[in-house]
Order: sequence, then C-alpha cells, then structure tokens
Amino acid sequence: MTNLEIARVFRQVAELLELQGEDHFRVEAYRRVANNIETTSENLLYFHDRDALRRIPGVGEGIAAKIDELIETGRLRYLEELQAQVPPGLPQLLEIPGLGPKKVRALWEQLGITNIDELEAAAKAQKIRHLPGMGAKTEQNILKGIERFRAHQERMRLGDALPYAEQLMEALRQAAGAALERIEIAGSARRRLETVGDLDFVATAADPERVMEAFVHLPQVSEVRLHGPTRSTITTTAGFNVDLRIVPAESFGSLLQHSTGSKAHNIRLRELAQRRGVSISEYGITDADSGDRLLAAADECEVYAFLDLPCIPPELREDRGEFEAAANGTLPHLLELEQIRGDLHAHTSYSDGACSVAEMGDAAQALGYQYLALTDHSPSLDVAHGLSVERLLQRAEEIDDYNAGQKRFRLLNGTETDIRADGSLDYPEEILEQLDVVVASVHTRFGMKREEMTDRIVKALDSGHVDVLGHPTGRLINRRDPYEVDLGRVLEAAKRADAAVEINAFPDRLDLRDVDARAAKELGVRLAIGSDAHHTQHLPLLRYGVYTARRAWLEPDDVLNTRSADELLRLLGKQ
DNA sequence: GCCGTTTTCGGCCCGACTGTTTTCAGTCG
Ligand SMILES: Nc1nc2c(ncn2[C@H]2C[C@H](O)[C@@H](COP(=O)(O)OP(=O)(O)OP(=O)(O)O)O2)c(=O)[nH]1
Ligand SMILES: [Mg+2]
Ligand SMILES: [Mg+2]
Ligand SMILES: [Zn+2]
Repeated sequence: MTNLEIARVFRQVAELLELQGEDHFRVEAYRRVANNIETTSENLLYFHDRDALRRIPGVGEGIAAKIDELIETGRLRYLEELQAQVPPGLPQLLEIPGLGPKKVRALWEQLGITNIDELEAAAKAQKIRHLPGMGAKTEQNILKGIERFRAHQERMRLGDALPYAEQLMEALRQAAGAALERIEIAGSARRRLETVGDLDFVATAADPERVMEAFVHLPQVSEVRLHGPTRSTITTTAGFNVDLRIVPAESFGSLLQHSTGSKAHNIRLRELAQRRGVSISEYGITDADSGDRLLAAADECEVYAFLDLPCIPPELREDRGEFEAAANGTLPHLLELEQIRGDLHAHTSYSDGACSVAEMGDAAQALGYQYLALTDHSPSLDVAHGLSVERLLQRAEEIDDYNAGQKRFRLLNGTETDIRADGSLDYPEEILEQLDVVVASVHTRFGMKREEMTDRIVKALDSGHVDVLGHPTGRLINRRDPYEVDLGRVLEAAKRADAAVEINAFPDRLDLRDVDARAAKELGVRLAIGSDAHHTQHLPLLRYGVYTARRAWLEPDDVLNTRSADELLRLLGKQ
C-alpha cells in the first residue's frame, strides 16, 4: 500500500463524513492528514510503531490506529461502514463545481438523488427549484457544473503553466493599458509546485473596474465564472481556470502573501497571528479586538516581519516546518539558478537527442555553464538508439575534439546507462571506468514488485560505478505513476556508494519530487540536477529542477553541479 | 479528529461572490 493510496482512503472518509453532515473540523482533520501522508517521503509501511506515525502532523491516536489497520489488513472497516451508509455515486457529486456537502445532502435526502445522471435529470425536470435555498438559477448552475465536471481537466504541469501565465499577463497588460499598475503570478505557480490546478494573479490598478472588464473580455476567455469588483475567475479556451484579484496598492504585499499560500501555510500564519491578538487577511493586519488596522503590507515580507519572522521563500510555504525554521533562524539559504555551473544529463543525436555534440556544447556555453555532461543511452535501450561501445568511443573522440578548442568549458564524456532488469549496468566495467559521468536509470520493466525493483536499483548502486541515479522513481507527471520502490533503501544504498541521486528537471518528470529530494538531503545524499535535454532548446528547462530543489530545502552545497568542473570530477573520483 | 509557553477541553483563518434570502448560507480561494 502506497502513501497515496492511504491518503485516498482518508479523503474518502472525509467526503463520506461530510455527506452525513459531520462536523466540519472533523472532516478537515481527515483532509489535512491525507495531504500530509501524501507528501511524506517514506512509505508508511516502514514506520515501525504508532509513535513514529504520530509524528506526522495531524496523526493522533485515532488515525494512527486506522493507518495501522490499513497497513496490516489493506482495509479500513471504518471506511466500509461509512460506505454502507452512503450511495456509491454520491461522493462524486461533490466534484461538481458549485456543489458542496450541504447541497448534495439536501438533494439526496429530499429528492433521493444518488448519482450524477439522476441529478441531471432532476435539474432538467425543474425539480430542484422547490428545495429551500435553491431556485431556477441553481438548476442552471448545476447543469453547467455537470458539463464542467465532464470536461474536467487534469492539473497543468508547471512547465506549461509558467509560460502560459506570462502570455496571459502580457495580454492583460495590452488590453488594460495604463489602468493596470502591477500584476504578478501567485498561488501554486509562484510556489513552483510541480503541477498547478489554476493560475492565480494578483494586481493593483489605477482603474480596477477597467482592469476587471479587460480581464473577463480577453480573447483567451471561454467562460466567466465569477465577476466581482475585487476578484474574477475565468475559464480559458484551453479549459483552465484563472483567478484575478485586485487590491489597493498599499495592500499589495498582503494580497500577494495571501494568494501565494499555500492554504495550510496561511492557516498556520493566521493562527500565529491570532495568538498575538491580531488578525491577518489579504488586506493587512488588524487588532483582533478593536478591528483597527495595524498594517497594510505593500511588501509581503512585512507580514512576516510583523510576527517577528524572517521572510519565508514562496517555495517553502507548505507548512512543512518552515515556521519552526523561521522562528529558530534556521531557514535554508536556498539554491539559486545562478549557482548552477553545469548540466549533468543531456542526450545528443548519437542516441535519441536531436542535436549534435557541438551544438549541445555551444548551447551550454551560451547559458554560461562550465560543463555539460553528454549522457546518451546505452545499448539495451535500442528504441532510443543506445550507443554500442564502438559508438561510445567514437563520440568520445568527437568530445575530445570539441574540448580541444575550449578554454573555460568542457563537455563531459558520460552515459545514461540502463539499469537492466537484473540490476546490472549496460556497459563493461572497464568502459564505465573511463567515463567522466555515469548516470544510471531504470527504463524497462516498471511493473516489478517493490522488493524486486528495490533490489535491482540497490545492486546497480552497489556496483560502485554509478555517479548519479537518474530519474529515481520513473514517473511521468499525469501519464505514468512512479514504479513501486522502497526509496528509503535506495537512498541508503546511494549514500553507501557515495552516489548522487538526480532531480531530473524535465517538466514531465521532476524526479525526484520535492519531498523525496528533501528526504535525500536529510539522509546526507547529494543531489544532481539534470535537464535530460534531447535538444539544445531543452537545456534551459534545468530551471525547473532548481525550483524542485528549492522546494526540497536544498542549499548550494547539497547539489553536485554547483561545483566547478574540476571539483566535480574530484568528487566523482575521476581525477 | 487533533492539539496545547495562556488550555487535556474547547477551540479550530478569513474574506469574496452568488443566489437566495429580507439578513444570510453555501461554496470557494
Ligand atoms: N487563508 C486562506 N487562503 C486560502 C484558502 N484557500 C486558498 N487560499 C489562498 C492560498 C492559495 O495558494 C491561494 C490560491 O488558491 P488555490 O485554490 O488556487 O490554491 P493553489 O494555487 O495553492 O493550488 P492549486 O494548484 O491552484 O490547486 O489562495 C483558504 O481556505 N484560506
Ligand atoms: Mg491556484
Ligand atoms: Mg485559484
Ligand atoms: Zn532516462
């Protein structure tokens, strides 16, 4: 059982309780714990006792016992009891935008509606308007909501979201002209979360009304969901929601802080404020008793400063220890893109890349790098034109020729060797020993059992020839789940072997993910950031790996490729 | 259901928009 599966169980419990009219805070307790379990790196299977479980925030006596039951039996009787009390199609109604627990419960109890089809029929037959608090508009909104539910979009990858956000901001600047003063992206995109559910913009305006009008009339808009004086929400033609909030300039920092979130972070911050007798909102800070405004933050850091905290970087705002670190003065000095000296994962046209050795080298230099590791695929990966030993040697000559003409840059002669099903590497030892950088990755047999996959990867690391474990979980965001593996044991093996583990920066991968890279650091394992470029144009995607590294609390020393070429090769034992 | 330098019981963030309602409940961010 994976942490994600356990998290899903508790989300189901939350929904079922909610539909029975259970206390909101009890429901939210299950949701909160589900989020915290999903973002726990170590598999709960390997937590040895209840005390260890209870160190997960939000896990108390009751939930620890339920996790135990899930791990021991794969089932949760409490969930089954709740399921017996609620029609199976009912929880799905909660996913319809505009429908929450109160309305769904009323529809169920008073009209006997138990699934989406029945809901649609009731709305069309105009039966819903007779319920208290509902009317003809409610029926229309339910029908629209069902359409939206059926057209439901998955979360957008950050790599798509950030460029799209830039485009939208530019479009709005054009459309609103001088009426728009300042606009920034907030929400999960600003926190650089690997996927984003929507785009959240915050702005100030000389003429807020005009800006709102311009926003809801952008050509990219397919539907206006909300349209108020300080906040509007639109759906784009691509089916994606975009929020815009506007506040007076003196409150911009308060709004940016609020809209950057995360929700959990905001709640923690506001609780800290409460204890000091003040109240934080997106407009500023007020005295909890008198309501007098004490601060309107033009800069978001003023909000933290008011609570005697240093400013917390957006990437850390997840309520995963950043408040404790801020209070202790132990916030990390996060990695910056400018500190990256080179890229440790790239392909050329020798394997499945699109560009030549020289083209990749030139492009890396244009980015200001001191080195680029060319890590083409190995023989058994014939779909990716893996290099035979002969071709590998041929490429080495081409790399030498290229380097001969360079003063402050070098191409590193590397490989991304396949970790074969039996855990062996895909080149003879004497070949691997000649290479500057050996990245080793799993590309086949993703369906292996957890133990088998773990043994496979550990064996590869134990060979002593691996410098970097490539994309360690094999996931493709929105397309392929990570393979099942005991990451804790893999990280221990990497530590023993003095191998780094990769943050593969390609936006489809981001592998390791943030919380796993953080666990690696905490175990004392070094990270390597690689773009996995298959084209010169992919090289700049490395920045997404830096974002993930920042979300993992990484500092420059934790990352292999903040080192100079010489230092890097020394660390890898190549000099 | 969880949690505690003011609590082991009694709180649990705060505000915008909509549609229904004559003052607010529900939903969402
Ligand atoms: N104080 C407070 N702020 C919230 C709440 N819900 C959302 N926010 C703030 C923090 C969020 O980052 C921000 C934007 O809300 P979203 O629902 O778009 O969440 P976010 O962008 O973090 O994640 P997403 O990828 O869109 O699902 O609004 C809440 O319940 N309370
Ligand atoms: Mg968002
Ligand atoms: Mg939003
Ligand atoms: Zn690969």
